[in-house]
Amino acid sequence: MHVYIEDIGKYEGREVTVKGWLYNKRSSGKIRFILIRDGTGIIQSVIAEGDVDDSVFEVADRITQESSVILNGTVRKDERAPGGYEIVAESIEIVQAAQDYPITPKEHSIEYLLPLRHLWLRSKKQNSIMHIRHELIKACRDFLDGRGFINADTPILTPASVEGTTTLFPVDYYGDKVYLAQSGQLYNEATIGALGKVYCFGPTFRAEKSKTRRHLTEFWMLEPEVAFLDLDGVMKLAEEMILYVIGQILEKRGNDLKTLERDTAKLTRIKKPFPRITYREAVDIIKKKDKKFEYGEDFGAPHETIISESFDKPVFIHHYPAGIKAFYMKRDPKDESLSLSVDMIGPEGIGELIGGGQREDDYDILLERVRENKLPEGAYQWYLDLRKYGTCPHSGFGLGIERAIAWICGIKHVRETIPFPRMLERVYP
RNA sequence: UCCUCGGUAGCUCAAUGGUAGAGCAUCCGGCUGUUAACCGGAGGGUUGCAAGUUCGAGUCUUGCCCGAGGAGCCA
Repeated sequence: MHVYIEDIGKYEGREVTVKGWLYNKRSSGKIRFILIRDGTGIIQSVIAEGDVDDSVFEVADRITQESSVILNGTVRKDERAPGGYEIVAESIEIVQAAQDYPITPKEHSIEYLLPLRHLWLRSKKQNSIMHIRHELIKACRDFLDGRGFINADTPILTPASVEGTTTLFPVDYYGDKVYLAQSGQLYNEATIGALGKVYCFGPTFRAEKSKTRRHLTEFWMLEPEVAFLDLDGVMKLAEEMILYVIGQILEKRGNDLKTLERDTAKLTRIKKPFPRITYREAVDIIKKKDKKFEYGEDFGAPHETIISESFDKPVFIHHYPAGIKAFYMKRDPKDESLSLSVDMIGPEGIGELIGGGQREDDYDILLERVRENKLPEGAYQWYLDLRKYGTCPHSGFGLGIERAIAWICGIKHVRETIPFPRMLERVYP
């Protein structure tokens, strides 16, 4: 019976078939240990000369790293085996013999591994990262679905920039120029009018020439948007979602976090409430360490790190000066120079995980902002319409999936959190 | 776009301006409980490319190519 390795414990004493690839092998005289992986886990199989047909023993000698194999044998509990179980082999079939697999179980440089990403994904740590990515996305969706949100995805080919300033990837569209979406938010503001609570989840594209461990040119973003929700409400939503996601990953992917050597104490100690500080308070914290920083400037990566190191959990920074935030952010009625915006800065120097806020809901003010920012008024007509036909206070945020994964996994660079990273000057494989 | 660092065997790295080396991988041999197994042996090189200085360049100089880290911008 074909079984998956993650379930092997249920089959103790029984004969099973595993289908997978040779992870590694070791030998000692007349005994062979072969490690097989199938995507769900790794299992050791033991083959002793004399216990099996000579031809089986001979196959075990010939098998090479990453050859695809089908193995039959009996499951046995054994403390000496990694994982606690092993298979006493009865037969092995080599489906295809791999030759000179380029990634050995030794250390390799990132320069070497990135062009081999299609194979690198097979290795243990990368496998754990992908499992955590899957769980994180599932947890986000489960959280929102459980609160009655509707997944209403937004277009990737879009006629204009959301914020006008950021560099976009142009695409030829039957002779016209369209752009790859950098956010689904504006469309979310339309679908809340139809559905109330929505989210979109998909790839987004930024053509900036960013070359840091926090940037990809193609990355995934989860963007919830809610009608009749204010700034405080959106912070509460983001906080509860992050806590739910961490909880699910700790509960379901503990082994993967262990493989990644993640210090889970840094995750388990995160409880609500997350600190909520104003931009002005954040500036005061920064000025203690960076005398040159002036009120009104946007935070750079080193400034975000100063803030994140001042707390041991994610921190909300709200009420940024309107000038450094997007045109669609609602102004604070108590102080027109401030916006009802919020960023969530992750711990351990991971940077901005979430950006969001309350949106401008007044037609005349929004039109003024569009004109101030010299945006093409015609292209934004539908967006302005939303303020004409039953406008309401509304808020939302965007969560950068890869940064969230990097934080939870405790890895430095977002390029390892997506199966095939797209970076400045790297689109292979 | 700017700043910093790097490029030597399949991989990871050594090598005062003076014979190009080790570990791993591969191949051969040994070992009946291995845990990135171990032990012995063998093969393996246009030192990123081009020019220059020098009796002599992996090493020094200049230019170029490629990569990594960071900045700005952002999630």
